[in-house]
Amino acid sequence: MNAPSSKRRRATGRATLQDVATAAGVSPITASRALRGERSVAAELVERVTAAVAQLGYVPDPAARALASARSNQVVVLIPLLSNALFVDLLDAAQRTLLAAGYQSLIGVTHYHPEEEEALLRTYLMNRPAGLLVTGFDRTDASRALLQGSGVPCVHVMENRAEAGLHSVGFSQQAAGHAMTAELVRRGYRRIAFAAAQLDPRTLQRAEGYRAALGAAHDPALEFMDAAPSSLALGAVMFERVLREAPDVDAIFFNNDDLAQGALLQALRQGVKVPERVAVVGFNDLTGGDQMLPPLSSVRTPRREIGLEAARMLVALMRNETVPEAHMDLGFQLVLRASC
Amino acid sequence: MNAPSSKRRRATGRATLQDVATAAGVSPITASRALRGERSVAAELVERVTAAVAQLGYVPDPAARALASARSNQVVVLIPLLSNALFVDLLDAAQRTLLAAGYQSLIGVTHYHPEEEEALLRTYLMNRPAGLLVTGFDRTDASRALLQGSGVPCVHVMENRAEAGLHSVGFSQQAAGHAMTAELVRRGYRRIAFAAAQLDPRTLQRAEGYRAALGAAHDPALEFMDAAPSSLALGAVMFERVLREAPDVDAIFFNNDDLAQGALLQALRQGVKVPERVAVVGFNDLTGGDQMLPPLSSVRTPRREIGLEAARMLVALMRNETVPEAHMDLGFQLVLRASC
DNA sequence: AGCGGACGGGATAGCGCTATCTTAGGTGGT
DNA sequence: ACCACCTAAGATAGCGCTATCCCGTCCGCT
Repeated sequence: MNAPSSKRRRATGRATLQDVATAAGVSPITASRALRGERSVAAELVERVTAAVAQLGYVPDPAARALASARSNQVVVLIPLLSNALFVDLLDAAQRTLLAAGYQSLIGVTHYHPEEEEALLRTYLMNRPAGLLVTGFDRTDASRALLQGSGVPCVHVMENRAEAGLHSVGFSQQAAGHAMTAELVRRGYRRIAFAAAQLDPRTLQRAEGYRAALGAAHDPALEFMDAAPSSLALGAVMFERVLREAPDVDAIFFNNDDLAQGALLQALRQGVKVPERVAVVGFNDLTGGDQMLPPLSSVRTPRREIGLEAARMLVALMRNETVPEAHMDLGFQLVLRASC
Repeated sequence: MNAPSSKRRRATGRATLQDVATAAGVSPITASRALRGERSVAAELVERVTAAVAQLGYVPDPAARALASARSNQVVVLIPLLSNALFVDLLDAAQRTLLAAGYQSLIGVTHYHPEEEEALLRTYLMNRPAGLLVTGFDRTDASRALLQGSGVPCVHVMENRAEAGLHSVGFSQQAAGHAMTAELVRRGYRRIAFAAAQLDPRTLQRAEGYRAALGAAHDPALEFMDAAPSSLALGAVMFERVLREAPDVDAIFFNNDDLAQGALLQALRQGVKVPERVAVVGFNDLTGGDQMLPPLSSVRTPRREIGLEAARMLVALMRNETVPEAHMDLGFQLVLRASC
């Protein structure tokens, strides 16, 4: 209509940095620097810019920022499943922390498939994320190369691997498996079965711990593995299977609380006394374990803490701050209730 | 070092559209159009461009796209909680569908707080998302204004509200509450309590359905509301409370399976016979209900379907396609097991 | 006084795409 | 044939920021 100064749109009505700069009587670069706290800008100018921002309701455009600086404000978080409370808790804690630090999360679900993870990584790396939070160390070589090559700060969660150049927040799955098994041994159980599903790397590490704790007493016939995802129903099935195939078992260490809770319910249905006939313990200490009959013993894993600390570590890395420890072991805790 | 042709970086080594265009012997705009399938580009040119993309391993830059087109490829998904399997299922289904259509999801957790939702909306709207998926209709006026004003396509999930201009995918919470109550009545229960937690709008709609189904038989003394988030533990507590405060109750309609499952466990602990002494039914039919003792009756809600259909509808809206029905009612299903 | 250098502010030049506007070839109607 | 009219491809011009380079000032030193 009138004064088509520009050949282009500008219909949004959204104030730009240029507008802010004009209102504050400074150059756009100065406004930019004032807003980002980069370099030093005279206190008075910062104030003028801040006032202009408030007055105009200026909101920075992440896309323009990302394009100009070749880095977005988004962090990619890759977890295996959304249907496991373990990862949801971790995610929730990480997301809150990141959001508070000004980062947005892009969540990717890998379904425990390294190939799927690789595809997600490729997709999300397009966005030039500011950081990455990935689960464990089990991935394709291509994924590893992508992580390395991207130059994007990355923190691994759930496991620790003391490798230079990597960063991780987790705990020793092996030690956790060992500790619970040792506790069962200490309590006098002699025929301790290990029942696991999903069979991801961390599960196998726990199995290692279990074997190590039993030492010479370890009997391969007492290991029950099922690659299906864990669930209450599978726990019930596995409970039956263990009792059938190893009638002399006196304790079952389920690799996950889902399985263990399902087993307890099955025991109730079948009238099998827990822990008298057989003790049952789980892993992760998910919600509800204390409501079971009998209350379930488990290994409490610091999933929220891991999410929190991993996010903190990542934020430090993204800000180019020094990170005190590259590998943070948050430990675990045996929660012993009446099921053993 | 040599030939500093540009004053700027270009260190990433990432191929640009310009590179692709050059390799294909066309102009950048043509390459852009060929890639987006926009307007008509000669088949041969499309082929040349595609080949160049493959050869150079070209990956488009979402930030540049967003900046130039004032719209990103991201969809904002706002849900109340991550700790409720209901929303996680919905989210999972929506996310998959969106990803397959080329959109990324930005997930925001509102914790049932309209203010928190508003803050998230403000934050995420900065990104100029291509679409929005929000839970229900209960939000601040400012949020509503933001949704409207942004001009971003938006689909509401979980509930339906036949309002012109809005889009929704869900089911009638009221009808679901009504149906389950009516079924209990049909089965001869006369003193039916309603026990709810969280007390979000959908919960209250279910309560409406419950009241309507009871008609004159409705007794306000049989409604037990607790604003705390639902959990197995709370279910146990509420079960006790209902039996104590309304000893003549013969059925309890828990507003959520968490509560109902907790109640069943409490009943087991206390030796209260279900359904002989009191029937127990839940809502949502979450995983594990069939493993309970006795198996839990519940209302199966189509959460995955809602996520899927809402994502589809949103994709259609984002592509400016016509949407057959603006309000999709996916219904629900009574799942009757031994607990009633 | 002279000078190297730290410091605050600005000018310039894009980041990698796409919205518009143009322009070179067809098409078909009368 | 002539011209209005559609089509496909390209030229042009930014989107809204920030990386870099530059420049004037003000110090502290010798």
